[in-house]
Amino acid sequence: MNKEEIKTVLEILKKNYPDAKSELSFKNPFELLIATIMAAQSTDRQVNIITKKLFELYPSPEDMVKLSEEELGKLIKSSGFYRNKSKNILKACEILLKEHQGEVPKTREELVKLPGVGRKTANVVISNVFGQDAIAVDTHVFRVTNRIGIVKAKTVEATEEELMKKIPKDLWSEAHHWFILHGRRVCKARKPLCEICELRQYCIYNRKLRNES
DNA sequence: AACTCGGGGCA
DNA sequence: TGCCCAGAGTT
Repeated sequence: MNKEEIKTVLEILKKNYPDAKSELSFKNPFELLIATIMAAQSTDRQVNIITKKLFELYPSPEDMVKLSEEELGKLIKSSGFYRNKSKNILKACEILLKEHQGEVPKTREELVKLPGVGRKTANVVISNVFGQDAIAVDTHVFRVTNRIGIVKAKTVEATEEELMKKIPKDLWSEAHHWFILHGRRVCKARKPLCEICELRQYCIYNRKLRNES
């Protein structure tokens, strides 16, 4: 897909998802880290509801480590996978205190060492609160961008690199949410709704479908 | 590569 | 009701 087509695709997405932005607008690194760990296989909205209360009561790793797994699990239950997450979050808090003076590390290499933190979560943190160049690629971003043909990549890492080259930097954050929303509502994993998709005429995947029929 | 974790969203 | 999932870790 050439530059002009990508530009057109991004314009269509912008038009269709005008208010696409994360509900997790934490500027505090610790809060963003914990909220993002919780966001795995959950929704920003759900995590936003939980964390409002949670961070009032436990605003720092010092406060949060005082919780037991059971107590934290209860508080974050509605984000799903709460046993894993509460265990990981408490362990991560311990590591922050022991090895990082209670601060959130600023590199992806250090972040992914924390339990519950993978490449996607690390990228969210370094790009949103540490001003580093990174695009968080989740399952939707990976599927949609590859399916449409904005990128051709076999791995998440390669997808990140290509996206950073092909999407203007000032659109990275918005585009992330465009792809997610489009992936959920239209460009679904199992049965994509190509017949109602406004990207149809630019989409590599749909071109193949049309050629086959 | 295939599994597990889980309550919530949505048809 | 039943299906699917805004990741990460383990085997």
